[in-house]
Amino acid sequence: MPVIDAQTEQLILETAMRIFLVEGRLHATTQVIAKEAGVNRGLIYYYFKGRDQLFEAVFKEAVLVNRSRIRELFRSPKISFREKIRELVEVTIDQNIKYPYLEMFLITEINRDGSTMLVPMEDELRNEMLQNMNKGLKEEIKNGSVPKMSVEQFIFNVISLCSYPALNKPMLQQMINVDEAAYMKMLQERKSLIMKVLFKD
Amino acid sequence: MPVIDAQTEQLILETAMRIFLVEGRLHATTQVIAKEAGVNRGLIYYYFKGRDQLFEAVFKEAVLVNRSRIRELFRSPKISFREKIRELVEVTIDQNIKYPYLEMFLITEINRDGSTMLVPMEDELRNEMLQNMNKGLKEEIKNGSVPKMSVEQFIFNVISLCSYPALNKPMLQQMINVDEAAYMKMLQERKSLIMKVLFKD
DNA sequence: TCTTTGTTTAACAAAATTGCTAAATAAAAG
DNA sequence: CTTTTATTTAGCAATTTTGTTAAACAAAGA
Repeated sequence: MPVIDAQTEQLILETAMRIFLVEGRLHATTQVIAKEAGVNRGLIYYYFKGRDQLFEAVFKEAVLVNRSRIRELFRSPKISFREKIRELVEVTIDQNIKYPYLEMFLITEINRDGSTMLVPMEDELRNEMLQNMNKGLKEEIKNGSVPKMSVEQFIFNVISLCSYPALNKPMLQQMINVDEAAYMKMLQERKSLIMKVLFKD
Repeated sequence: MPVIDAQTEQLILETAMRIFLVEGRLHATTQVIAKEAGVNRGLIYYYFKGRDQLFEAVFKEAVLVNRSRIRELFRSPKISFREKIRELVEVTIDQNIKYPYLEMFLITEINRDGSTMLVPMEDELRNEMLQNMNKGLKEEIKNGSVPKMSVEQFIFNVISLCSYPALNKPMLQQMINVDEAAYMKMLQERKSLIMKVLFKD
């Protein structure tokens, strides 16, 4: 009896992830996914029970990737608030370079009729995270290095500055008229730039 | 002979815009659109030649809305750079509150196979805009009210801070655990907050 | 009223897509 | 080598969705 071989299953999942999360082709069908993975379409039904469950597998992976990033926000209690943010910015930008359409995929899937995919973050985790950040932020505000704002707004700023330029690459790239390489360089440069925008000193 | 009555055509277009740009249900079919507009599905084929052309009509409208907003960036040469940005922030946030999924729709449509919809902005317009902004930005940098950065990066910052929180509302709202009204209030508050983040003084 | 023209509807054909299954194939164990 | 099990393939049925058409309907003018 052959060992259960995860190669084909992995191949399908990775191809689906590439199509949805990297290339942003949200209209792709099982036909297209199978063809690009170089496998028979039936294998999608063999390994995943159907289209919906393949989507769900990609979704779960995407949420996992996303959540683990967000958790960075309150991890490593030793390092300073500012270092935490620096790490968050770096991880988030790298994530968004790797999977530019990850968040878009999540959003559109959540908006589908009858989607029950979004499992809310646990209350305790969220509260711990927010309180932890709030403490560090208040000090920065007291120092005058950050303008007065709620921790929620601060988080919005961080994530917006990191995620949006990868998300809206097609439009922005065309708007400023630069090639792929130059755009990627800009995204990398943003890691230090965003810190300068967030902290005024 | 009856006067050509644009009511039904408008109704279909507006319904499609609501479904795509306001509610973000990018998977909606002609069936669904017709049903929600309260008209026979055939009318979509009567007024628009088919699904693709309805999409294109929505797309054109969306681009128009989007472009006119971007043009604000370099309009009104009398008012100061900072006032221009303030106006841009206000208009952009209002736009994103009205049509939270406008940019998402544009992005996913552009990424569809065989999409030829994106007409590049005219070179002269872009260059005029960038140069105009660059002049104002350089002064702000010299004043020390903005950290040293390219005008492109500055634009990214402005648009990111304005657009992302509307775009990713489902996730962010759940993340910070507030209701609809509170979230909308936060978006409004961002108008002045973003100015404080962009300009350090 | 009758005709003409524009609008709407329902029904149908065509295409695309999904879900399923039975047969073919490959791989491992005995 | 044979058997058993896992994997893969091709094809088909069911469903969904799109695109088309002919007929019904409504409105306005002759």
